[in-house]
Amino acid sequence: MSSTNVQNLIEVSTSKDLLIEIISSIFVSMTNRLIAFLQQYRFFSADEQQLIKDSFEPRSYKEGGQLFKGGNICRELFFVCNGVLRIMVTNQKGAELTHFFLKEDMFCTILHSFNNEVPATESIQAACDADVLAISKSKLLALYKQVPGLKELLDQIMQNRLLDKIQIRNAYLGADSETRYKLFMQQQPDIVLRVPLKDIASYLGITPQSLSRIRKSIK
Amino acid sequence: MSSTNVQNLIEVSTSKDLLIEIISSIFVSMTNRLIAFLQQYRFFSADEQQLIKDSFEPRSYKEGGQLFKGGNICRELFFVCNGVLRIMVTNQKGAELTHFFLKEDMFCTILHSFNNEVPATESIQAACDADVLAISKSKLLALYKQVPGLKELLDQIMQNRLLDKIQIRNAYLGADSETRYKLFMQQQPDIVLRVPLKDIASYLGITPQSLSRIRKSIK
DNA sequence: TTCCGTTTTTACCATATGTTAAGTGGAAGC
DNA sequence: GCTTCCACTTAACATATGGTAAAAACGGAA
Repeated sequence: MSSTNVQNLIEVSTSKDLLIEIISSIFVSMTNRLIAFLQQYRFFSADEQQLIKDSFEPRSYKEGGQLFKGGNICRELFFVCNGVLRIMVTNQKGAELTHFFLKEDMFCTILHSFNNEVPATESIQAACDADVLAISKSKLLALYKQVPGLKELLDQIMQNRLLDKIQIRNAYLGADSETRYKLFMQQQPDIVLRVPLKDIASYLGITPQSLSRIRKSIK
Repeated sequence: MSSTNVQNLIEVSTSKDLLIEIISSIFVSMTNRLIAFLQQYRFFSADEQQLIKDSFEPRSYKEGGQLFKGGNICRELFFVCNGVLRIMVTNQKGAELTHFFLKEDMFCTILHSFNNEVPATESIQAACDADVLAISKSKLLALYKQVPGLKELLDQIMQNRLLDKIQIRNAYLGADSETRYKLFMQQQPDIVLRVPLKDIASYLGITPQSLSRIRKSIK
């Protein structure tokens, strides 16, 4: 369940200068990825691009690392450049439930908490090693003022993400475990290979044992 | 599973004049309900209110009646004034799955289809007798031009609805049938009393027999 | 009213999934 | 290199839920 991300590079590297160079080049590629993603929707001027790039901060997480902890107010928005995140809760019995996976080119936050500044029940974790760009709500609001139409674009992107989320979940309704797993592999084939089995099981609403059994019976 | 709605009144009434009077007064009360709902969020001038009222068309459905049929492009937005709607699909085996219930003061459409003008898989039905206000997409777009900020308001309302939808569904994850039913009664107590058991069962992802068994064991 | 179709209830059996427990393998740390 | 820990697998057993069938209750139509 490993992938090359910034944190791994840091551990491997020996020369400090080289390290700095690598990190800054990765940051550039991360922000470029964000810009490229946004430009799919509409044009941004060079000035606007620079404003956007300067507003985000790069972060790197190991598998299992926590981007946001439930119980607090989520005041950050993340953009996934590399890896997979998961939105999850821990229920009364101490079991983890994965609500959703997010991968490259997806924005991630606890929207309800972020919008209304109320505590969130969900947490955000790295489901595998992941690099993200982070922006605080205050910086985002400032950016909205500087880049006209950006808010509307992000709102639209978020709405589509919510609709996807609902559609994906609805497809599972009334399906048994094996069918849900097969659907998951169809809908999100790249996730299956990168995140731990237990996370997928908790996403599908079954025990790791059941998922293991299902995988065996499919082969 | 009955409620007093326009269609029932029509059948009871004898005098034509009285009927017309009743219907128009109900239409007034329906549009007033819409305006009252919108005014919760912000002020609308008398002119704006009239524009909004004139754009919607009242409709009345019996339990089981179909507001929109899956396979088509959903070009209408509904506002529920009385009763409960359900968004549902029929799966390959011919079984009905209820994705969601919507009640008074909720807007209802198949958003993905409505926005992108692609065929929807879901249908919209009346889960009990229901009165709604309907507006076509073209009329809505025209209304947006006449009432500044209305689009943004509806987008915001829609986003909150989607978030609610996701949150409600997420609460069911990892819970067994009985727990899901109890959650449903907590979250949507008014729906339980008004819609057929089979619809609730299909919403909870269980058979009517199982739900009947659960109800019995709870009592 | 009576009849008929639909919904709901009840019961019995089959089975998928959870629970518990034990064993395996690989990664991280000493 | 050894130990420890965790994730994953496998197995045996328990149980909740689905499937099927049939009866009962309900509601609408003649």
